[in-house]
Amino acid sequence: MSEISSKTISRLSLYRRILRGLQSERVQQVYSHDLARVCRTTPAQVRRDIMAVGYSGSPRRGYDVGELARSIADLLDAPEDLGIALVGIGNLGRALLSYFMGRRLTIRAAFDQDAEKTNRVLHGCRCYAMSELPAIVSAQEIRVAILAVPAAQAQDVADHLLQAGVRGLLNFAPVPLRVPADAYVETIDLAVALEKVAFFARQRSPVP
Amino acid sequence: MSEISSKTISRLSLYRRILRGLQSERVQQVYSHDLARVCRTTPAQVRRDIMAVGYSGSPRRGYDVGELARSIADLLDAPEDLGIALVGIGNLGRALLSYFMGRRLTIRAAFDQDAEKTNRVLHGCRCYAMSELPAIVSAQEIRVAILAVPAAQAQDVADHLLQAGVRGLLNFAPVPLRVPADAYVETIDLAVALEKVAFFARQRSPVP
DNA sequence: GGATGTGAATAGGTTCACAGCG
DNA sequence: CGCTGTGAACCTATTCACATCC
Repeated sequence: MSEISSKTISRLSLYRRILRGLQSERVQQVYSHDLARVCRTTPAQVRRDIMAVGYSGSPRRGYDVGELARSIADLLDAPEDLGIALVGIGNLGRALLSYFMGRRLTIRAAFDQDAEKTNRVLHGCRCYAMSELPAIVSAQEIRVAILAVPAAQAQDVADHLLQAGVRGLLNFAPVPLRVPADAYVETIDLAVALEKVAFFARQRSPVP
Repeated sequence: MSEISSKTISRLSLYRRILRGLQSERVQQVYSHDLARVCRTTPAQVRRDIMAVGYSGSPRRGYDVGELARSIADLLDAPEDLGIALVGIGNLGRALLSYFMGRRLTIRAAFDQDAEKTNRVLHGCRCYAMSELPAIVSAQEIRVAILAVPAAQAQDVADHLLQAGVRGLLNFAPVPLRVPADAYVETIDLAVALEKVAFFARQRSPVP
């Protein structure tokens, strides 16, 4: 089996969330066009994505909601959930902390260089000084980190995280990060995203 | 000229930010391979993207930093900056407010359904009740909105915004939105993004 | 010589369209 | 029938490679 694309993984994650919702409504079966409608994509796309997980539905009755959800989970989830850390407890960091705490993918530890922000519990998550990062990443088997630090520090912090054993970064600093091939980074550049929306919004306005 | 792709627009926005940094360091000239290195892409990609803006560099001396920045600005920026609103003043909304206030693309008004959060100024931005949305969107000529509301309300709020004249949405609710063809929506699904990073981090770990 | 600009080749992702099945 | 699974076609995006210019 060849490598599954990043876009397919994103959509599978979304399908699973929808499937969980259907499960809680006691829906048993779902068609590709149902998933396509709510995910704003096409039935063919849904079927392609599901091919990648190896699950097969049945003609006539579509996909079994529970089985498909489980198949996607088998693909996406680690046997034991990966540890996740947050670095940078500023406004954005705290919001991300509250967003992710209490979910399946939860944050095990948060770090900041500012002593005022550390050595306390925020949204149920312990906050540590940066100096403790290597020890805690190692002890808690943290393999993923969310970066919410200023641009100037992002690469340096990323290097320390990778050094400590982190393999995946979700980067909110507006800087493309340099990481080795055995690590993965996804950058969410909020300013770029907003400029893009503004550009296309203008293009679609009555008088450009 | 054919339509410029969303990916090219994102990269141009990034190039411009780099160029601004170079300008403030009094750098005059830049090569495609310089931009490529810091943006983690290829020189050919940079040159293709710059083709889209219609600017030409010179062989031997590369691109003029100031002129290229201005050319990108001519493409990306509206003659008069588009008004931007934020809807949803929860943890994430407040963080986005503080992130975007004081930038070139600044938020003109914020909205929330909770009366406790409205009728005050937050990070320098006035907060209004949802009932005032149509009037203020219209009066302030707001054409872009950032959605930071719970999933259950997102489509409904989006519909109201579009109705009021908004043409672009930056959506943080974990729900794909249905919008007409004369509007643009970019969804940033934080949970999906984190699951994607976790998946690829695991794939790159020593023992998958 | 070492850049840019760009047609052509390639890779990647999506959609079509249809065989096959219950 | 109306669905799934999938080869093939298509479309989009990236990279190559080279003519061109200072």
